[in-house]
Formats: sequence, structure tokens, C-alpha cells
Amino acid sequence: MCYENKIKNTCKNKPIGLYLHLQIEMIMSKAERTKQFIIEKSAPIINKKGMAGTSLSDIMEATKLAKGGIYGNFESKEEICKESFLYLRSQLADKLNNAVLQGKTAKEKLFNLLAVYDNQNNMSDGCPILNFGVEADDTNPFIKEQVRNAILSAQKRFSDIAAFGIEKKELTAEINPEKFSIHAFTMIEGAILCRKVFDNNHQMKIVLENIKNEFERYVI
Amino acid sequence: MCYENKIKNTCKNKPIGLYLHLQIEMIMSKAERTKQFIIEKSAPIINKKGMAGTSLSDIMEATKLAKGGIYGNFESKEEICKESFLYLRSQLADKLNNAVLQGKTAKEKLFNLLAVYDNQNNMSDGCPILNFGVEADDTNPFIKEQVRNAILSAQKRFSDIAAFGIEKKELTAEINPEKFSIHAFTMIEGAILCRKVFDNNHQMKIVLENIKNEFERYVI
DNA sequence: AATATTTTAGACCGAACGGTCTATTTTGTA
DNA sequence: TACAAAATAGACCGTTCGGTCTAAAATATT
Repeated sequence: MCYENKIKNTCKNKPIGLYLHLQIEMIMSKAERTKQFIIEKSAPIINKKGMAGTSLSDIMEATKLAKGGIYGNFESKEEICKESFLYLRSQLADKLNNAVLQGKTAKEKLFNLLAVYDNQNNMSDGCPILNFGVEADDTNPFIKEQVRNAILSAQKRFSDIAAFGIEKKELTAEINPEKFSIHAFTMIEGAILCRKVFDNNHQMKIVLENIKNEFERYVI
Repeated sequence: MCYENKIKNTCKNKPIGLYLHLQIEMIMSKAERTKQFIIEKSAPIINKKGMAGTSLSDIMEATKLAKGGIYGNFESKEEICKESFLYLRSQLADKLNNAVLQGKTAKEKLFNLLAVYDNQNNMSDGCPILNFGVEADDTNPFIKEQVRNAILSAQKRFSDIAAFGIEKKELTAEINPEKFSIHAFTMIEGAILCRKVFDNNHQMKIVLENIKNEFERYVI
């Protein structure tokens, strides 16, 4: 069976295009593009059904590729899981980092950041930190370590905002950036669990309001 | 192969013993006792490795029973998973409820309750709400519903304490029991994730301190 | 357009999966 | 102690698992 039109083949010798992602596509070999394609199709499924719960046939179906097409690009299902987590993590991190960058004041930065968590479309199959973290903690040391890094980055986003607020005399020095970041992050992860289990955003709203209140308590 | 000494067989006609669990053992048939035995051995494994990640051979190994011994008492692996969750949930609920009962004042009740969450031995393979909730949300409607119930019970424990505090004039009526319970519960679940991923209790300590502070803010 | 290289399809593999069934053992009753 | 009923062992079942391999197809190079 032919598999043309599955992955558009961009000739290496084409003139450099206007858009970064097209340039990247051009630099990438066919195999690299297929690899990326497999990750993009697999990641949401693994995020949803879990690593153990996702089979190779799930991945074959999502990509419309046969076994050979998968294993020509990855050496194991495990590798697909690892790369899927890194992909999901960076996708979400980009959104969160952008949101922070859009704000000028500490308050704007925080509120923008919280808005990303508020909108479940930004993590429609759940938070990869939560999903992979819960599954990997007892079974997969590599992913466990990646989740650790992801949590620290996520918390640093919060503590950086608090520190920025202190520096800009927007907040009193009494706020403890580390503690604030831990309160915010843990509550949000708990609220993500509740959002998935209850299929509504009720508890998330209350949690985000509480984080805002904690912040406002230190506004000068 | 013989399997005596695996499960002590208590004769139905023995005089009623002093201890409730022995009485219960006597009332139970052999099959009921074996069923309970299988759950007790399987639940920690399923809690740890997940439902999809636990195989029947894992359960056979843990119980030292053959396939027939398992399937004579359960009709599917799914049923073992369901009953394992209910078992883990009730085990933990008992500890938490007891802790609350030991306290006389609202403050004592809350601090006792938090102490249970603080001690990771009380949930050595992780929180079943978190573990089962994350896996079941997209794949298992029955367990998803049970997790919903478990979350509501866990949160009610917190809001009941706040309401009790108001009633006893220990707290101002300004505390919102529902919101307080959501802040506390979501933060603790997030902290449990961090505890498992970082293999330490650092963030849990900070979270519990924050919950206490929120409570103390309303103490009259 | 011809050719060398890369990539993919899909048949194939052994192992492990969840689950069934019957002969045998253990248990409860008398 | 004998016997009926209940419970278990383990061989067996078809299916699916993750993974390999080769011939064919697509791609890159000339």
C-alpha cells in the first residue's frame, strides 16, 4: 500500500522559507520528520491512556503506519513514551512561558499564567506532569527524573514572578517566593485531578482565586 | 501442590472470640476469606504499578495462588482492580476518620488529620485517589465515579472540621468551609505527587504549614 | 533518467496476556 | 470417619503484546 500524502516531503534544496517551522521542516530529514510526526500523534494517546495502557497497535492506528515504519524510527515503545513526555512538556511550557512574557507587572504575569491553567484546552488530555508522574514514580526512573525537572521548572515560573514583584517594589519582601510557588503548584495539580475526575472547572476556579488572594496579600 | 497454611481456616462453629476481626473471619466462608486475602495482597501492587501495569501473574505471585484460585473468586482482573480501590480507600478513610475523632477541638481535629497525610507510611504506595484517579479518568467510568465519591468524602472531612469550628465559636464565620476544604485537599494531593516524585517530604511540610496558617487566620 | 540510499509495509516470532475448564484437593457436615 | 459440597491447581485456549526482518517502495544523489 502506498503511503504518500501522509507526510509532506519538503525538498532539502528549496529556498529558505519565511516561517521557522518550514525552515525546520526543510532541515529535517524524512526520517526526522516521520519521527516528529509519530511523537505528535502518539503523545496525546499516551498522555490519556498511560504508558502501560497504550499499545503499539494504538500508535500504529494513530499514525497509520505499520510496525516497520514505527520501529525504523524508534527502537522501542519505551523510547516513544519518553519522547512523548518531553514533547508534551515542552508544548505546555511554551504556552506557560509565553503567558508570563506577555505580562509587564508581576501581577499581570501571574494572572496570565493562571489563565493558562484555567483553560483546560491547554492540556486537554490532562497535565503530563501529573499523568506521567503518577505512573512513572514506581516504574520508570528516567521519566521520574524528567518529571522532577518539569515540576521544578513549573515552580520556578511562580517563584520568579514573586521575586520579580519584590524587585520591582510591587510586593513586600515578606512573600516567600519558594513557598508561594509550592502552594500554587501543588494546588493547581490537585485541581487538575479534580477537573478530570469531575469533568468541570469548579474547584480549579476556587484554587486560582486562592492563589490570587495569597499574592494580593503582599501587594504594596 | 498443597496450599495449606496459606489461609488459616477458622471453623464456623467455634465459640465467638473476643476480637471483632476474628468474629468476622468466622462468619466469612472460606471463599470470602480467600477473596479478601487476594484483595489485600493485590491492592498495594495495583496501587503501585497501576491497573494496566499489573498483570495476573503479578497477582498470582503475590497471593501464591494459581489461576483457578483467582478466577474462582473473581470474574475478571477488572473486578480485582475495582475491589482493590474500594479496599485501599476504606483503609485510608479509617485512619483519617480516626485521627479526626481523636481531636476535641476543631484545631486538634485538623492537626491530627494533617498528621496522617504528613506520615507517608499511611499511604506507602501513594494515594489511591491520585493513582486510580489519574489512570481511570479516561478509561474506567466506574472507578472514576468511585474516585469522585472518595474526593468528596475527603473534602467533607475538612469542611466538617471548619463548620464544627464555627459552631463551637472557635472560628469566625468568615471561614468558608467549602473553599477551605478545596484548598487543603488539592494542595495535599499535589504534595503527594511531589513526595513520590522527589522521594522526600519537603513540599508536603510546606503545604501542611500553609493549611494550618489558613486555619489559624480564622481562629477567634 | 539511472542508481544508490533510506525508509516503510507487513509477514513473522516467541512470550505474555486475560480467561476457561476439569480433575483433584480441601472443606464443612454428619 | 465418611461423604457431599466448595474451592483450587494447572494445563490449555485464542488473542495481543512488543519486537525483528526482508522485500518493496520512496527518496536523495548523480
